[in-house]
Amino acid sequence: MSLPHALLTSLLERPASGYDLARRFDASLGHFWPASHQQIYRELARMERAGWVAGQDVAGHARKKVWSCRPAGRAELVRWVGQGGQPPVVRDALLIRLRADAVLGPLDLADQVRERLAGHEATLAAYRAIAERDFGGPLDRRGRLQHAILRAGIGLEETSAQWCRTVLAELDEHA
Amino acid sequence: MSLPHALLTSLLERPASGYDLARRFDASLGHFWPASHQQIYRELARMERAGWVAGQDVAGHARKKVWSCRPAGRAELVRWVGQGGQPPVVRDALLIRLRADAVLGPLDLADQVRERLAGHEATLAAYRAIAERDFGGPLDRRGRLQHAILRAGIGLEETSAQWCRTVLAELDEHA
DNA sequence: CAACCCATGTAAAAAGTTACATGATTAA
DNA sequence: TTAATCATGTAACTTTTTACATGGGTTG
Repeated sequence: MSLPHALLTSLLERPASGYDLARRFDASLGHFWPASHQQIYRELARMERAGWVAGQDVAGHARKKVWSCRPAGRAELVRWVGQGGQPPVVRDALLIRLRADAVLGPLDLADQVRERLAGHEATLAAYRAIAERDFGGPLDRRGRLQHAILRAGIGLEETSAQWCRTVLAELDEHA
Repeated sequence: MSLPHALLTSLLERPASGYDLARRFDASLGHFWPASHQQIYRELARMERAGWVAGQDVAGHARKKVWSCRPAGRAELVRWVGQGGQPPVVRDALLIRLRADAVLGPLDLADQVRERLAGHEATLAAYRAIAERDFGGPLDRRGRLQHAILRAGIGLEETSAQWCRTVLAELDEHA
């Protein structure tokens, strides 16, 4: 499981409340490791018990707590980064649908593929906007690596979008 | 959840025992929807209760059963293919590791990236062998669609491999 | 007769999703 | 003052992973 390590990374970049983390995940890191606020709060509580993070109450706010990474959390993150792991599994139901369509006869999947294509194009536009805004100028090591992560997303979206187009051609041509 | 539908699709292509399905998933469909034998057996039991599949004992084998898709299963598959769904989430821990490396300082990730690259290249070679063997000649609709599914895998592996190379260049250059 | 593949399961743990719930703060 | 957003949680459920377990058939 990597959610705690994604959270530790984000907290090292800048301390934040659970709510902030949830929004941060929606906006950036979460493109690569989505997490709901429920997961985040549960994980923060676990990490506090483990001594990896500490929460500081915020003056003037009844419930808000700002979390930061403690030395033990940093050590755990270093350990985890070093240990390696398997490439991710991707389970795409659309591919199963296509295969089912292949065996059952035409089932009108073009609209679903078009919808998927639109999603890839939208995500791609968002990634490119971030790339231009945050990584347009000269970069230090940290910036270059963060840019590389974004490029992974851009590459996959481009490839998926292009694949959708070939499938649409296939489906339209022999409709 | 799509595992039952992946199984129905596979059984429509050709009836099989749970064991056969597990091996079939290891070899082909499972690249796009991995499933362990435990999942498969449990799902077959559920689908039998639902009336979607029927198991036929095999003469001369104590335990072996061959499953096939019943009309209700076929109807369910048609329904599910039509209903659409979200694009898959991909959670790649290597990207989190890279981002942690970016904030913690160099943590020697090049070997992990190389390992990942080797994996992509191996998978790519396997996919290309299948493409040549099964989809080298003229194809009917079914073949064309199955080929399209394989091309999705090929495209993603190519893109991922290429990305690994750029990251290695980045990591080596500024080691 | 031993090793290996065939064939099927149970059990427990881990991870993620969905639904429900509540109160505080801020801006119109 | 009311609506939106901030902020935090609990509970139940589904799915996936990992470990354990067992016995039949085949081949050297």
